[in-house]
Amino acid sequence: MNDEQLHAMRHSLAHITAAAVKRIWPEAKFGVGPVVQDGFYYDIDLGEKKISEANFEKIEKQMRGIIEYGDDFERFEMPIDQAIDWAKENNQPYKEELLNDLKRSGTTVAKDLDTAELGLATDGDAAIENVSFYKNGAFVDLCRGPHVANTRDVGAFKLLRVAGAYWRGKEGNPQMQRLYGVAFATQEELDQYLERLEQAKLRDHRKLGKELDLYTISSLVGPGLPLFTPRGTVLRELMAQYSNQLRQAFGFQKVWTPHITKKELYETSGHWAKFGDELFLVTSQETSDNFALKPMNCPHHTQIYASQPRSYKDMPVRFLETTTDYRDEKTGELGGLNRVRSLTQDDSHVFARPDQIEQEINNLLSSARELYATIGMSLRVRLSYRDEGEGYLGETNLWETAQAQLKQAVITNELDYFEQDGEAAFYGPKIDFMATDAIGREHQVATVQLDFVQPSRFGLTYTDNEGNAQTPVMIHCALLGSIERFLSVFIEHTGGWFPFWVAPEQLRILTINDTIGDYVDEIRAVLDEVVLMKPVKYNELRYTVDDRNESLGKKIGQASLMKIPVQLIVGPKDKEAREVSVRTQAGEEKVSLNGLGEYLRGIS
RNA sequence: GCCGCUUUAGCUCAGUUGGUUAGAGCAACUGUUUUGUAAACAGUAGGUCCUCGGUUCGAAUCCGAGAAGCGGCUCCA
Repeated sequence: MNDEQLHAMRHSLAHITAAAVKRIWPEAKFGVGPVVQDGFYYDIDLGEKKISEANFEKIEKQMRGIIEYGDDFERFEMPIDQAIDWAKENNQPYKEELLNDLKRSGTTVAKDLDTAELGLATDGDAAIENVSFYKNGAFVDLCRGPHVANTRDVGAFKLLRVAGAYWRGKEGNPQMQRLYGVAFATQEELDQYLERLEQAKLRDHRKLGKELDLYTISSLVGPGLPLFTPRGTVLRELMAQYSNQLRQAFGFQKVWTPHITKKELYETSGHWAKFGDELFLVTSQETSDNFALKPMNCPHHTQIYASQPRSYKDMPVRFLETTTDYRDEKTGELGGLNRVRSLTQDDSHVFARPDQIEQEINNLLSSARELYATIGMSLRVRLSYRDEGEGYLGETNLWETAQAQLKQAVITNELDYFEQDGEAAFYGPKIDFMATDAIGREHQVATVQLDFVQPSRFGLTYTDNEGNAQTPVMIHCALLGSIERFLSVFIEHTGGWFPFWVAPEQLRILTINDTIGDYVDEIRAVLDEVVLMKPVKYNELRYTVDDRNESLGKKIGQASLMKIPVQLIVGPKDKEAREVSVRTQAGEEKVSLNGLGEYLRGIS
């Protein structure tokens, strides 16, 4: 089956879903019902009545009835004004809005439409004459198609979930219920898909975070405020250290900034106007100043730049700071480590002359590539541009220059990229590295951003070779992004089997009985000398000894559940032979005590 | 914030139509066992059934409000 056929199948199932819902609730008003990754959805408004998962069986039963009955999908056309009347007569206000847009502009794509006119009726000339409809049995729907020939040709499906969704994606609009289904050509493929979903749940970072003792969230501390355990802290700190090291090699210098600031800083940067209601505010009992917990770091770094006069010879100036920011995210947006209220950024800012932009971006992209190659993650890159929306600061021609420069950098670095409008920051376009979580959702991790706005808003300058003041360009970059979010995808990507160098507990000695304590001490002496130098420098070995009064099988089982990459099994026979049994995921081998340090340093 | 769902021991989960003292496995603790490759045996202890309010002779169970978590929507500097 090719993609077009699968698409037609899923799209036809969306119609069948709507038809089934209309049979059960004839008053249903319908929005749109497109094909999405792995399936389809249909947006439905039942007024006060709500669909819940308890209704799925009933809906699916109706759907199967419609499928078995075997009506053809019949396409027909209607003049646009007649179609609008059809929508009114059938009490389908959402369809009426779509038809109004078609009449006025020939499209229903919201981003191609004037937002002020969205959905409004027009008396002017129609942009199109006819619109197409599809009919299967008694169910008629405005639709561009294509569909399968007959309702029997839709393959295997399952309703998966129901969720709220705003009409046309706008928060002020009525909220409809979005009924999601998955669909494949055969039942076997559907079963495989559902099985993959089950497997993915085993890798969920929230599940592994608990099982591997990496972090916890306390209701006393608050939602979205994760607390990191000793194991999780090892991960955080080593990854941040690596990220910093990669940029320090390119001349970045560490700085430190406080976690609160007067709100004037953000009024100047432009953040207050756009994100003011997402700041945690801090009141001073001593002064009348208003403070906020910092939600990001670039404005602070501008003030370090501004603290002394800069010559063109000093440029670029490169600051690096791994620090925690606080954002008052809406409760419904929080989730695991992926979206938190206390997020730690491995943040950096370059203040550069225009002629230095290309080199600086190349340095950062190569750092990002090296980091993700080292941990075995291949990421797609998103070029995030502005769109026609409001809220972007700076002149259009600067934006165009910046967007072209970022695209060129991505091409030069041979990154696998796609372009997306409307994903830029308010001060400039971005190169975003996108990671995929266990169930296929994409999350931004590394980012490189070009900013012509903040330097001028803060009045930053350097003196050029003719003695004139010039405005520098800012390049924002984080390689991990939010360390919390990075860890969520890293945990799911590895399934908890972290690379040896970053594993919280790299090695555990498992004793067979209590007759070999002296030999264990000899082994410890060897382990204490093991310091990895790659990819992070001075990375001392982290190990423990399990000499409890338990069976070997139990010790192995528990060490394996904790996904400890190297287990050293030590008993009287090993002591006798002056060796250890090294158990890894790859299997087991004997290593001599003399060769143990070398063996561990060689693990990549 | 909005829509739907969920919440029982540290963890994973049972718990019938509202009915005595809410159960199991793992973990913990005590004792026995000295163990060779994914979990030795026995015992002990562990509960605000998310919180608050209501209905009832009686609530883990029904109703209301709230909190937290999950899946989406919106948002993501």
